[in-house]
Amino acid sequence: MKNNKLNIFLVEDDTNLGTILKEALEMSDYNVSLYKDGDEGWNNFTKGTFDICLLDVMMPKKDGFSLAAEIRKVDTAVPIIFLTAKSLKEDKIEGFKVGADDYITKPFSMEELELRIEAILRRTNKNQSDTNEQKIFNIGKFLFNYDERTLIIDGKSQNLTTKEAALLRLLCIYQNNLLERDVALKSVWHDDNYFTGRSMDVYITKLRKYLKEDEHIEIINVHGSGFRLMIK
Amino acid sequence: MKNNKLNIFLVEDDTNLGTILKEALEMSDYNVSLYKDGDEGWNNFTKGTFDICLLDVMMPKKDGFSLAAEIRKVDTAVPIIFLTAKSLKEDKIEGFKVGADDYITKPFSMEELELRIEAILRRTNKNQSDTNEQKIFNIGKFLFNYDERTLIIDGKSQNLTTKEAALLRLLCIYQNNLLERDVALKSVWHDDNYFTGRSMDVYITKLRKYLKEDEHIEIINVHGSGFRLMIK
DNA sequence: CTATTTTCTTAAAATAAGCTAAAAATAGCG
DNA sequence: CGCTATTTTTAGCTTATTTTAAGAAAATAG
Repeated sequence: MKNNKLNIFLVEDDTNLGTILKEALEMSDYNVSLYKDGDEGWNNFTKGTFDICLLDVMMPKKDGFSLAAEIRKVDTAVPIIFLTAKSLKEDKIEGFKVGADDYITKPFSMEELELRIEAILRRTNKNQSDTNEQKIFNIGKFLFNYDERTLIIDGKSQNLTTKEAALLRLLCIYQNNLLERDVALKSVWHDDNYFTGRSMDVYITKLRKYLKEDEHIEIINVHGSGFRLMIK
Repeated sequence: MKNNKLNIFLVEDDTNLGTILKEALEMSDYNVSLYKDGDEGWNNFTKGTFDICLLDVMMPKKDGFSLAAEIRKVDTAVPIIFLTAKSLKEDKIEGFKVGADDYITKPFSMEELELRIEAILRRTNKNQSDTNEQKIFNIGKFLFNYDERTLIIDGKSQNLTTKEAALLRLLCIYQNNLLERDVALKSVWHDDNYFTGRSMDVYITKLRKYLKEDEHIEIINVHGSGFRLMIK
């Protein structure tokens, strides 16, 4: 985390295999965070910043595909490699559907795994410039530029803070659909607890204040679930 | 056009690129209509119904921005993605000003393009999956908008809560027919027990209060079975 | 006709969200 | 380093939504 090593997010329920992988990858100069099931993984994913995810498919609590789907809700870019015992075709298809970047069937050699990790990192680092994250959004009369953190209406430009922009971006991505509280909290605050929840409510108020200049735009609350950016 | 595939309106003057894009998108199960310049595009836009537009910016006859502006005059909703060789900032801003939904700079990978298409379709609800969900209902003198959670009568608008709207929507779908208690409970409360049952009764009372402004509308109880929204 | 179940209605309780202001944390600068 | 401006979090009070409770009314079975 503190140094310039690349961070690997590893979730593997087989403790022996998990530890061996962790140690071997650390020998190859990666930082490795190991979690023993999908739930534990999901609870820690947003707490750190990871360069690549290695997920076992078959795990108790939350399988690898479900975990990958959750990760994709808050991070559409981080590369994901599945580790699996089976080589079933349907499993592969399922894996790629939830956004996998590669797939490796057990048993595999450390050399093979590392080659794939390197290949993916090479690919994603090279393309770091053009990620698939949308940066500019049209919301009703507004033009919202996430990168520049500006919200422009009728030529008037309002500067947004980092958190305001991050939350608004999420609402835009989910526009007209429900943005669940936990998704927003994990994505923007990297933590889901009482206080970050209160904080988010404050930011919702701020965004509503900005957005009220266009009466066709509304942030609707869905009690107990989350918010919806409605564009009428 | 004939099937349930989504229709892509593609305007690209580079014939090679255009054909490759068309074929690749068709492989991914979209219908693609390809036009070779802005004029040809504009002449055909109104002839069909399109779910998304992919417009090259630099084209002979009529550039992408002008074409987008013309499209926006007759269709304020259809998503537009610009394809451009330049990554000039002013160009992007110009594009978003005329109402673009996204922007992609050449060269781009098919994967990237498809991700953006999917992201936009997801948020505009044009997903193949949820197209048969009715959102606006006429109930007697009322106009009920489920998405906006509004119930309008004689210009007066009543805001509904999430649960009120969900229950009313179900009653509308079953209008003049029996909506069974367990169906409603499972759909709105995701659970069918004594307490959710009592809660539903409370909501029925609330809805009756709203709906009594039109005497031709009535929620009738069918003892032991459920409710019926009667429109006389 | 009576006992039992189901529904209706109102009110109270519990939880979630909204809003404002102040405190705390952070970043930028001389 | 210390000061200031900005951003974010925390706190407290208000409002909204949903659930629970309780008693009366209606429907039904026997």
